[in-house]
Amino acid sequence: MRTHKADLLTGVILAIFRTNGRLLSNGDVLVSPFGLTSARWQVLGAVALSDAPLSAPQIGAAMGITRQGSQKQIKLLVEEGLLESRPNPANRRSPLYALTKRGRRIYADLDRTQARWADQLAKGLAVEDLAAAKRVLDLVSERLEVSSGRAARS
Amino acid sequence: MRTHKADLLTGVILAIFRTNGRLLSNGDVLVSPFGLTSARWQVLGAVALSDAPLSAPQIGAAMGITRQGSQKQIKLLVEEGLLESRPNPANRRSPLYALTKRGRRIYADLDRTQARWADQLAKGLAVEDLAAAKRVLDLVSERLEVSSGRAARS
DNA sequence: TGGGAGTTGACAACCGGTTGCCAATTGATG
DNA sequence: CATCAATTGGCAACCGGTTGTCAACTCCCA
Repeated sequence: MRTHKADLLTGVILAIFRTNGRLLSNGDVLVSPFGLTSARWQVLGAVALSDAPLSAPQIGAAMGITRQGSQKQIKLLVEEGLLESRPNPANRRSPLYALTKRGRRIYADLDRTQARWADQLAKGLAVEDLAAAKRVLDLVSERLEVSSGRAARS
Repeated sequence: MRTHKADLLTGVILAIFRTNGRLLSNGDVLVSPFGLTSARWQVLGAVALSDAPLSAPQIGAAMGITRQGSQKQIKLLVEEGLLESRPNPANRRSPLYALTKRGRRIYADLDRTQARWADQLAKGLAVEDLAAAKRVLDLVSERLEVSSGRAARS
């Protein structure tokens, strides 16, 4: 009943689960010297890569999580002085968030650390394999999004 | 500073995060008609694929999680009548777990459902791409395990 | 035979995410 | 202008995983 390809895909899926877990563990180790966690780092990234300050729901959307999830981390980052809130002219209740000076500095450091880490990890991987992996992951991800109907509906 | 390959790898990593999340969501949808969750399904799989009944730590190891994590799910599966515990001749405190008749039936149904789902999802994916993706994921996963020093130390 | 090291279960606390709910604000519509 | 739907924050509960702790059991070795 199972196709050869379906079996291969099942193997890939199990490898995704395993790799995902290890990436998260390693990511935490990578950022812990900066007093951060993977989740907090991802929030900083969303804000850093944006042209303008973002609201909590926008940050959640950029990260692919719910607004409540992003709000938990935002609150902590503000307390730690890496993020600051600014009045939102468009919505009195929903402030916008930007990196503080310290947030920018830490994010830049982290970015360099991550670059070195990725360089090291990429050694021995073939460019064509990486591209193929990206194609597989993107196609699977796209199909699952459509079938789960979670977003981008219209 | 960043290599081309490192950039490609970063893209793959982000795709892994996204795909992982969607796989879990879709998995839950897939198994919810059976009154299960992805985590519970994975426990059933570990037991079903084993020749002999397994202890809680063995199930955790097979799933790549801690024994405490597996014990949470095992407890629930026993309560739901899909798993049964048997005395462990080798350890009085640590029972072995096997599928009940009902557990076997549900797992077999689930396996057919998953096969159909994987067949569908595999359409349009090239065999070579799948193999390449597996290579990338396995190598990354292996390197992260070694560098994080989580297991298999000697 | 004894004792110490490792395994295991049970429990509690935490983390990062989710859902559900409610109140305040916003914006569009009649 | 009034009203109603959608967005948003805040809170609480839950889920699946983690770590940490402690006591009971098992095993190995002197």
